[in-house]
Amino acid sequence: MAVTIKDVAKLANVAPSTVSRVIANNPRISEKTKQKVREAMEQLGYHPNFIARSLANQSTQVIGLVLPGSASAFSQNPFFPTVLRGLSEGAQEKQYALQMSTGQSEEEIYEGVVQMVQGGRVDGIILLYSKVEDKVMNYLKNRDFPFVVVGKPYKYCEEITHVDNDNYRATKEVTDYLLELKHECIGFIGGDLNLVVTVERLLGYEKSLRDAGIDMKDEYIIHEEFLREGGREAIKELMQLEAPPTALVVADDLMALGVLNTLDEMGIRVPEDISIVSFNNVLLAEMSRPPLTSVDINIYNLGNEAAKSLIQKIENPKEPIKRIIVPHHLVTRCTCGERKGKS
Amino acid sequence: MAVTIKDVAKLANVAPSTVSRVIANNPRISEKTKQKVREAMEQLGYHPNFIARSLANQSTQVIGLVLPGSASAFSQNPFFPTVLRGLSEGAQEKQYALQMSTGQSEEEIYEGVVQMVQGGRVDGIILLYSKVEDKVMNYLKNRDFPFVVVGKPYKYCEEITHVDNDNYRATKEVTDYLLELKHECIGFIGGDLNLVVTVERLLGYEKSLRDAGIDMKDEYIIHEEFLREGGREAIKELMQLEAPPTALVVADDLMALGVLNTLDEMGIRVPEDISIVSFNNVLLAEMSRPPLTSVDINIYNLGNEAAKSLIQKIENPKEPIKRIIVPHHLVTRCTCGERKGKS
DNA sequence: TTGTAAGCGTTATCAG
DNA sequence: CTGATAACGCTTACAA
Repeated sequence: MAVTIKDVAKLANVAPSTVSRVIANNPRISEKTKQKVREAMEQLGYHPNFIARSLANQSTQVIGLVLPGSASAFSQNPFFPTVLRGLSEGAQEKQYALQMSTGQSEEEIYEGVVQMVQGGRVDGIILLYSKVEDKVMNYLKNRDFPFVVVGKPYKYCEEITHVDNDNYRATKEVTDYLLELKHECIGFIGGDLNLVVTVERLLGYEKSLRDAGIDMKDEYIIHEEFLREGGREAIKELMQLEAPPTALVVADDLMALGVLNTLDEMGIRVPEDISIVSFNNVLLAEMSRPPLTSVDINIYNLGNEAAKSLIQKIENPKEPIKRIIVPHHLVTRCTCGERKGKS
Repeated sequence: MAVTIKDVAKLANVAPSTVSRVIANNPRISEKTKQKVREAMEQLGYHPNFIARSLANQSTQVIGLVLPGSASAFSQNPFFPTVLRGLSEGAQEKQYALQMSTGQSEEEIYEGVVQMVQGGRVDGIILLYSKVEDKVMNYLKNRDFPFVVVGKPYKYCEEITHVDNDNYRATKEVTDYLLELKHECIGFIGGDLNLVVTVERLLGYEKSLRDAGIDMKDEYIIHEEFLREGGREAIKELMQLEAPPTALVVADDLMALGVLNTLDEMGIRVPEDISIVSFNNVLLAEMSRPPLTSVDINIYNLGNEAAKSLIQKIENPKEPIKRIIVPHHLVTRCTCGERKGKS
């Protein structure tokens, strides 16, 4: 058995409660005693037992992370490691630990969250995705358990603390940008429509076209998983139209890479024949040929802010609902050009 | 306060200990009582408190994960999400939770591990990297705390359970493959030499050349971080030699992508002018232009096996030391060709 | 087959 | 300023 507070107490000739107070650095303990106790701790190599402390405190200093189940989304998209990094540093600062959900199916994930929450394993939860209809989010909201969402909640947006980009505006902006480059036939290749981010980006795209007085064509809008195959299929369909688009808004760098490859195979040049702008600006964007013009959404900050606001919420239950918008900016590389054949 | 075992006991008219036994499905409890207790649990929406259980049991059902601190290594390399996925499913199967280290610096990570271990937060630990000299590994080994390493321990390899590929042999094989394609000037671009995997791959490369009676040239061997910039710098140096290599063994797909881009900029064609084979076979390998010939190391399995063996070790302390070698195989795509100008 | 009670390692309340 | 003592919610001898 490991060394406990009692062993320390014995060695220092004080009561266990005193040792506890020294650990908490309680000001009502004399410096002398503190010194004595600290020496004893040192000598015995004492480390407080978190589990016991958690039980007594009803607080674990652990944050639960809910990842999307879909294996591919998580393990292929560099979004997640980056957001994890942001969370990690945010948590480390305040001495919180991070525990991940392990379930794959929707049901497993839900059960996992219930275990975390009702099992008292975590003090709060961060949802690393936002779906249109989400059992987990409803559960958390109904229980009034501290949680924050990375992304925009579909429902009760005003009642749930979340950290997000303004995806609507960002997409409007990049579509405007394409418009400025004289494009009029602009396609949209989006991800899973069950994800709120996809919806938001689609809306931004539509708004831009509407403002410009261009009518939307359904054939220009394609949805696929945020995945390479998605990109390939989508682009093939699109380019077989009678009047194929001269520019594309693609919801994700990874998909854009697929698009780029498919276009390459089809002998269509970027940006000469078609312009592309995508989202996330992960390392890939820079390393593709040609390098992608992409919206940097500041993934690290998304995670970091999420961790910070959850911790605030945990430590102060009266903390008001917050919406944190992380700024984005367009990183112009080589995949956008002016539409040819028109001055 | 949440509903506890006592509430259930009261409602079911039994002692708390009986409820506890029902949860554990103790065979010495009559079916009738079990039924009664289960109904009460159902009715109250009871969920066992993990913290209390952990304290009583001295076991948490949590596995600690130690990630490399280096931000870029973790958040850029698809290796980690994939290995996490494998760990995740392995853990889920046996109802273990996963807790990640959050530290960035070497010292923070070490402290984090000590907290996990001495704080009783976890039952075992998985090291997701293997460095040549590692304080964390020494600590774990000295304390005789259950842990497994993903990768090959540099020291005490026989005394530490680990899950790895045979990187030495794999690299020898691919170098042999290049040799069969008539290449004689073969370069090696490796990652951080503090990582054991780099060392192993370098040794395999050297062995192959030695066996073929080709003498090694120091200028053909370059080390950089597993990173894009690394790739660029390395390849430039290499191609400026008097007798530049006609083939390259690159330790990582991400680096290989950098190499590919740099070669492209320099006007050097792959595989016509130079052949490339790399490692890991992440999604990137398939999506690069040209698609990379790469060694698939079965990352998912690395994680999955690691989780399984750690859990075995936790649940049976007399479990013998194991070395699990996950098979690899070369995925031939488009970056290797026969050396020209020789029949 | 079930109940009683001690104990897991802390913290917190209340005296002193 | 410090010491007893009772929680925290569960498990597990030991009794019955």
